[in-house]
Amino acid sequence: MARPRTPLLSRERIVAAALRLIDDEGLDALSTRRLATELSVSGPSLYNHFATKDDLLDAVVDSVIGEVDLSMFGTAAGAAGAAGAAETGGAARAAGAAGSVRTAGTAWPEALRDWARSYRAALAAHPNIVPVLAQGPGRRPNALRLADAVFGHLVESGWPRGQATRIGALMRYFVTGSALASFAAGFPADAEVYDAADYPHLGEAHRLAGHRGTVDEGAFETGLEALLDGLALRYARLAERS
Amino acid sequence: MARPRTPLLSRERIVAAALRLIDDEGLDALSTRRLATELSVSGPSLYNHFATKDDLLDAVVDSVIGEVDLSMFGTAAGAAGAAGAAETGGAARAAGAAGSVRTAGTAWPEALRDWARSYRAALAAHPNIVPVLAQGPGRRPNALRLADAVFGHLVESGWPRGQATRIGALMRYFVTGSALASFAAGFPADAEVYDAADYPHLGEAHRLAGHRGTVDEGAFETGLEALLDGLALRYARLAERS
DNA sequence: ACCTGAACACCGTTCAAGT
DNA sequence: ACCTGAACACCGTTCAAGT
Repeated sequence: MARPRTPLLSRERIVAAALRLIDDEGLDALSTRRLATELSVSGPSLYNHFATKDDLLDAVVDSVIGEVDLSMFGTAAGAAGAAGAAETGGAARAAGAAGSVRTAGTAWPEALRDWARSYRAALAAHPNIVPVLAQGPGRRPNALRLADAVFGHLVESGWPRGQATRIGALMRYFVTGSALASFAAGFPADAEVYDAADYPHLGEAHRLAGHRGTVDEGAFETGLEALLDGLALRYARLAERS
Repeated sequence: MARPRTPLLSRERIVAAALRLIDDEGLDALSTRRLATELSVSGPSLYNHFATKDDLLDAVVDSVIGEVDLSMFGTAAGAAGAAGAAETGGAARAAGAAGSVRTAGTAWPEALRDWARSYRAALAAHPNIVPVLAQGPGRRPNALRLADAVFGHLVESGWPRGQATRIGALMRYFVTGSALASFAAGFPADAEVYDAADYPHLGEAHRLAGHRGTVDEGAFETGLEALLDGLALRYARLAERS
């Protein structure tokens, strides 16, 4: 058939199909040939829209990051978010929060908490792609926008720039780590694995996989609260010195 | 040549070569054929020692986990560790710590801190394999031993079992997240990436990659302290109620 | 501009054949 | 028991050819 008068593919359609394939069957199942088949097209066709498979993966990753809510960081994030309002639908909330948060430096723990939950939810919806995304923002616009919003808000809240960088980093460590893989599901449900002679305290570990959702959710919330409590202690010590 | 009178390969030699390849050139560079070439052997030879490539990867992962020090968790971990003493060389330290730590329930924050540092150091030495290892302990003996030691120590320190599970999970989230990829290196060193109109707060981000080591180390230590401080608050509230 | 089939240099894995 | 070469069904990517 060669070139049809209306294109069969678009970057958006390819990205959506790739994410679906990754979600359903894992990162290894994403091959250019398989993806092309899924799109009823021949393998090399994809190269009219992406230079390489890595390029395509980058676009998939950025589409996931784009789902993270940044509106709690106020004006700056709101303005940046408005550019992509049609995609994310976050502009209304951003506008609502703008102005009030911007001057309220003490609100950083709440902002960080809300953001971390949204961040985790976005990644946990697509766990198979987290290893790729955890490599850093690279040149992906949504990932850079996220880093900018977090760092900007922390600095405006009174955190020294060096500390703000570290907090951005450690929050990413925690969120990506929690979304990378289920803790509970990592323990085989087969009770015979946990020989009492070898692992005296893991007698109940085979039940973990069954409570997968609540265990991981509870661990995330516990860790998030602990992290924010610990950072609040640091913040208070910061104020004492000035 | 067919079968030589003394075997050319062993599981240990294969695992060591695979880890070296992964460290030097990344997870994608590990192909059975490439690895076989590295070992001066033909591709299918590996299948005399491992059933599949995933099996081989499992062994590589467990060898990395085996480098994590568990001696700070006292007797239980020491006894388990003694079984693999020749491999890890951790038996002496385990014996030294045993007995004193076992009854000292209040020592959990120090134990957790030392363990987290050793855990991170072991993973950070082999960052390219962290995505595989983060999938959970599975049936890998060293990974199960680690989970057993942490959980056992927390329970013996007075944490309720549910909380101990969550703490084990959230610590793994944080450590694997911090070892998965450098935060600093994720930001391109090219200053032109950070257009002030798009990312108003990232004007200095191109310098991050240059301070890679200190940024990531600082973020890890800050996060670890915050986490332990936050957990100590919880622990204190626990004591109040009983 | 956008799709196709053919081709190249790779994969993981199986299997019969050798010692 | 442990290695080999040949073979199968896959990969990512390039390229000339079609409209």
